Amino acid sequence: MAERSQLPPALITSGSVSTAVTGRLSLYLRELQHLVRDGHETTSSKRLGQPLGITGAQVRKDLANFGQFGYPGVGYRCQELIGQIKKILGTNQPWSVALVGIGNLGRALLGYRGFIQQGFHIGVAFDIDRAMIGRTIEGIEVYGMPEMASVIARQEIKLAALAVPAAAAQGVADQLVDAGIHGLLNFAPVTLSLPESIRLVEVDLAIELEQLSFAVVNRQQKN
Amino acid sequence: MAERSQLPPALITSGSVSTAVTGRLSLYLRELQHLVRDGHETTSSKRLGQPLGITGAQVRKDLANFGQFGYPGVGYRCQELIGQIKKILGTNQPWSVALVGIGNLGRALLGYRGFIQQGFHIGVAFDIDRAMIGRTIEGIEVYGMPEMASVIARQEIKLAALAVPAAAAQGVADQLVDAGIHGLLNFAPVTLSLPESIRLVEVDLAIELEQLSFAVVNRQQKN
DNA sequence: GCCTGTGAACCACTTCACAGCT
DNA sequence: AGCTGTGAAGTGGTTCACAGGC
Repeated sequence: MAERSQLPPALITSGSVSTAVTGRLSLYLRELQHLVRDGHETTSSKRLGQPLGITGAQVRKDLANFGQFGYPGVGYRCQELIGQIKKILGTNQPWSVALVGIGNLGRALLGYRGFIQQGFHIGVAFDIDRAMIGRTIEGIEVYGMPEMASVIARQEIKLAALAVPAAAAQGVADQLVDAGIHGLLNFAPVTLSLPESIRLVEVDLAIELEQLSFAVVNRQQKN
Repeated sequence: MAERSQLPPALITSGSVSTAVTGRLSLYLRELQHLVRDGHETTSSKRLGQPLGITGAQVRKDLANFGQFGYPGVGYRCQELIGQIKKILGTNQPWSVALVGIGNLGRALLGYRGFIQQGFHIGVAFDIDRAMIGRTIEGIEVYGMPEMASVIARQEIKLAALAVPAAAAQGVADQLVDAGIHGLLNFAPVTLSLPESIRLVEVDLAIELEQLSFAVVNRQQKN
C-alpha cells in the first residue's frame, strides 16, 4: 500500500461531505481510541460499526470519501486510522478555544477534561462580570469583553464557545466575528445570524431533552 | 377549522418520524417562542423557517406529519402552534429528570435555567461522593447510588441525565435501567449498550468541537 | 477465508408546483 | 393576493452485492 502513503496528508477529496458522514467519523474516532486502550491493533469495518449500530458497508463508504485506509483481508490498523481521521477532522494539531461566559455552563466547560484528549483546550475566557475579570479559573485567565479583539488576535484563536445568556448571545457573537473568529460553538438557545464565512455548531441542551421526550412518548425504535 | 380541533390531542400519525423532522420541530418551537415574546400573533411557514435556513415547504411538510395546524391565507397562530408542537414532543406536561454525576457538568445542568421554560426540571441528583450525599444543591437533594432505584421509583422519574466520567458511564446506565428509567441523555463520551426499550440521546461536547474543526478547516458552506 | 472498496439498487428526505381555502 | 397542504419529481444518503486483494 505504498501508493496511499504518498498521497497528500489525507482529505484529497473534501468535495463537500455531509455532516452525517463527519459526525460518524467522530464516532469512529472515539471507538478506535477505546479499541486501542483495550489493546487492539486492528479492527474491521464491521467490528468498528457494530457497537455504534452502523453497518460495515456504511463505515467503508464514509471512509471512502477521504481515501483508502484499509487492508483487504485484514481490516484497519487502529492507530493509523486514528491518525487519518484526526487529519480529516483537523484535530491532528491542537486547537485553542476562546470561551465567552463563565456562568454555570462556562465553568463546566473550563474544567471539562474530555476536550484535551481530543485536541482542544480553552486558551482564554471572557465575561462581563467585574468580579471575574483578571482572575484565573482552572488555570485560564479571564478577560473583560473590551479586550476580546486584541487577545484573540494576539493568541491567533480561531474557535470560540459561546456560553452566555440567550439575550446576550447575538451581540457577543457579533463581537467574536469582529475579533476574527472562524468558528463558533453556540450553547445559547437562540438562532444566531452570522456571516456565511463563519462556521457554526449549535448545542441546545433543552432541545436534546425534547428529543428524548419525544422518543420516550412515541416509543419509536430507530435513531 | 372546527374539524381540526375535534381531532384527538394531536399526533394522530406518529407512525415513525425521522429525527430530522423532530429536531426541526424543536427549532420551530424555540423560534415561535421568540416570535411570541416579540409580540407576533401569527406567522407563515416561510417566516418561521427563514431564520433557521429552512424553506417554507419543509416547515409545512414537517408539520404535515402530525396534522393540520395552519390557516390558508393567514399562516399559523403562534401560541396555538406552540401548544401543538409541545403536545407532539411530549413537553406539554412537565418532566422530572434525574441527574447522575455532580461534577462540573452535572452542577452546570443543576443550575441551567433553560430547562424549566421548555418543561423540564431536575427532580433529584445522585453521586458517589460522600461529601455531596445528603446535601441540597440548587434546591435539589443529592442521594447516594444505592438509593437510586427506590427514589426513582417513588418519584416516578422516567428521564435521566448521565454526567459521570466515561469509565463509570456504562455501569451507572445499567443501574438507571434497572431503576426503571425510560430515556437517557448521555454526556459521557462512550457508546452505551442498552436494551432496545430504552431511548437514548447522546451529547458529546468534544465531538461537537470536532465537527466545528472540520467545518472550519474545510470551509464547507452548507450543513 | 476474510475483508476492503465500489458501482448499482434502493430508500428516504427535500424541493417543486399547484389545487384549494381565506 | 396570500398561504397552507400535498402529490409528484428530484436529490442525496444508505444498503446490497460482488470483484479484487491479502
